[in-house]
Amino acid sequence: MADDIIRPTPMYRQVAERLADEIAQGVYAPGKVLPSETQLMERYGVSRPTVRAAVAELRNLGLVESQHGKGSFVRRRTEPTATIDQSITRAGRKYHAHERQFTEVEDCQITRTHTAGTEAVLLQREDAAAFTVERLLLDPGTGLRVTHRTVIPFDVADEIPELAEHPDTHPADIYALLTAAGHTITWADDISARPAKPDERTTLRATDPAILLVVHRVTVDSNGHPLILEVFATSADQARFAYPHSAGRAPARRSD
Amino acid sequence: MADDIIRPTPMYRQVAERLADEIAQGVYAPGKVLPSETQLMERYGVSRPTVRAAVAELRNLGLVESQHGKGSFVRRRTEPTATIDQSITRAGRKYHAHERQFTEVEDCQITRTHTAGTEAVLLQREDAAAFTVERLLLDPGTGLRVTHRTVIPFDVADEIPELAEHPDTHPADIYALLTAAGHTITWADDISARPAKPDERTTLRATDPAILLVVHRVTVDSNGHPLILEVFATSADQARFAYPHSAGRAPARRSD
DNA sequence: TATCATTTGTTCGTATGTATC
DNA sequence: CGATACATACGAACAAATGAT
Repeated sequence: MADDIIRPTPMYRQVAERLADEIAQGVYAPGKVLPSETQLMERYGVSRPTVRAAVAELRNLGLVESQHGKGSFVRRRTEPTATIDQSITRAGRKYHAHERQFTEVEDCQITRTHTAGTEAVLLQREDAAAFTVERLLLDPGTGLRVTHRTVIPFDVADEIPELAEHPDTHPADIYALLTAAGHTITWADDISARPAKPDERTTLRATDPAILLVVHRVTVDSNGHPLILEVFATSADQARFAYPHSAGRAPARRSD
Repeated sequence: MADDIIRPTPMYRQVAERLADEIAQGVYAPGKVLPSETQLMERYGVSRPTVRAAVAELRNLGLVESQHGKGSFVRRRTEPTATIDQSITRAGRKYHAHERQFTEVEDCQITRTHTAGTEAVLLQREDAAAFTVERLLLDPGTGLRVTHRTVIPFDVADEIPELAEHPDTHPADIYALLTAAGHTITWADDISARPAKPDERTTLRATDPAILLVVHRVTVDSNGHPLILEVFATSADQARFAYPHSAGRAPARRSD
């Protein structure tokens, strides 16, 4: 109750609002530096901690980027530049899934893990043994970095000798192996976003409002049984995901 | 001190790290309250501003949520709960695009605008007159809120009298109108994420690391010409987008 | 090369306001 | 009402990065 009462907006928010407006109106153009903290203190008649809180707000909104010893600069674009096409195409028995765009930065890491949490739910396997293959992908054109994780449950690897021997097979080739083994496969992609953890921030070269775009891709058999899981993650600053699609057939009409 | 010596990383980050670890290890369970700022000051031997900076870090990572006068509580899940199925199905001349999940909260707002920025690029129309229809959708089951904007260029509306008269036609019905007018339509979805602006934060009821998941959906003709644009936005905390898909035909083989 | 002024980053201390119980 | 908790705001000092002298 009593939601009506609002206490006066804090001074640091008012300063942040003023600066945000001025940035929007082009008073401070993209790439240019804001007035220094000392100047802002004098201009608005507030203390340094207040100014710093205001600038921190702008950083969290993705409007500015601060550089130690230099100043706080208006960010050039809040729009991501790179687009990652998530569609999968097939020609004969060969699949393609953005192999042309990315190169592998380092050798991939293969570990043995157990499914848990979200991965267990998506794979419909609770605490099942699985190979996990970690890769760091790089788009040489834009410099964009994407982490990629493949989770292959042991029961799927057991079915396909090539997979058990080489879990680090590229996903598109895994699709071909699954098809060759008699599976008719489709995919279910889930896209989410969350703050980057400190280590993800560094590997993906993400700057301040470090937001991650995450795709969980489950490869499913024709009966809806999950086979493998892939997880893509990249900095939301720099990239977006693209899905071209058309209308599927509507399911049988139910009571409506 | 058992810990290594530590000049490079600031104290507030070290405190934040320790607390994050303890949260991950379940020392502070989801829903429970962290020690108060006074307690943390004593426990780590740091000042109050330092403790506050540490807790602010945890808020930005989405690990805790602070409540004035009560304390800072460990968030129950960082995983979004609701899933928005972005697939479109068709039965005869009727299309379906998550009409069953959402209800319209308020009457939609129709305005006349001009294409600019991202919208202009996606619609391939620079500074063209268009109808813009704004909606606020609600999933009664989960309480999830989604903003939806439809941009209909005048040249498309001119072609279809029903559209010009009622720009606020629901998207699925617009698809049917476009099909009836002889267009063979498909869609191109772009998914991005960014910090929420203050007003978006309030309309979408987003809490602290207010991250928005945004989908730009362009309806395109068979010749690739964009017809209309839809923009969905929702809190990344609460929802994710789902795309079921299968392999398309690979384009004609080029020099590889 | 070395020094210095500028600017942001970190940390402390302190005081007051306001929400919750 | 009082105790506790977080929120806001001020002042002060030093560290570290940067760029120019």
